[in-house]
Amino acid sequence: MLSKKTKYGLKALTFLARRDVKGPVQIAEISRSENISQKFLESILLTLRKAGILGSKKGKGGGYYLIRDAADVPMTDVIRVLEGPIAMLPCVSLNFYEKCDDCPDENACSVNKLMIQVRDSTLQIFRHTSLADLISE
Amino acid sequence: MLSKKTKYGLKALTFLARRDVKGPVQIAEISRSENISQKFLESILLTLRKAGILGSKKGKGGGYYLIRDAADVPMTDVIRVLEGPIAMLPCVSLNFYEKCDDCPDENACSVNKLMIQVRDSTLQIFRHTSLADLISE
DNA sequence: CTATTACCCTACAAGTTTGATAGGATAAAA
DNA sequence: TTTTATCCTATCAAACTTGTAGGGTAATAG
Repeated sequence: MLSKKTKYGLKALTFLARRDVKGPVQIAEISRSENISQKFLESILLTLRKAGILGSKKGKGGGYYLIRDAADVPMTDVIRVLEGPIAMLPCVSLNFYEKCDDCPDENACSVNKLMIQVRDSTLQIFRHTSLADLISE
Repeated sequence: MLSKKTKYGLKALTFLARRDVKGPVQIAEISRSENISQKFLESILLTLRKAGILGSKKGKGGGYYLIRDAADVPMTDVIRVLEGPIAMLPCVSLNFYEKCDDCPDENACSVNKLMIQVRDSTLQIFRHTSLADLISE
């Protein structure tokens, strides 16, 4: 299940991408428009900034803004930053790999093989979908 | 992320499907072979029995066994019973649908559209993979 | 230079889920 | 009637999720 953190993050990003004027947007405005707890959203936007997806400006007239063009923000980046691994099992994850305690031989594990298929098909979608695709649909 | 419950359940099912002799297999044997806590596995197998995927026999010589042929056990069934919804968002789930609190219009939600794509591609895999496919790979 | 604005950061807390354990009840077979 | 193995409920610690509190810091306005 997708966490609210990720869902809220995606909604905030689409909100920013949809704006024609590209100046900074305050947390309060996004939180109001998207029905997200302001403080919770604050921590999410901070994460996205540290990940290099958002930029920020302090003080009056400050806020958050997209650092790259929306077309250059693939879903893979956003999901990995907010949700973590895309794979359903650590032993199948490309970016967060971890061995299973219970599995003696990964290559002989049928669950592993199944989850590789799921990972690949999900990855294909996330790789070919950018923030720009999200708002144009 | 796939829970251990689902992972263990799948491993137990493949263990049963792989056996040539089709008699009941005791929890203890599966737990030993697959490195799963016996008591935890007990509750998982019970769930699978109540869902009509496994049958059981009490007393000496008892245990669990597959009720249907492995080819007639699709992954969709197993995953939904053990893991719950296949979709990453309740508002996108076919079998466990729930409206989002924060979304005024589901059809206008870009996150919703994205997750429908993910759901469909994952569903396609699970629908076309049976327990028999799992052990033959 | 000072007040205001708005992001920055850490800590924390309630609620839920997960993974696992304990212990006895029940049914079948020897 | 004893043994075996599933059935079932309760419980529990640890982890995670969602959200709140509160002060620190940098930028801007006047």
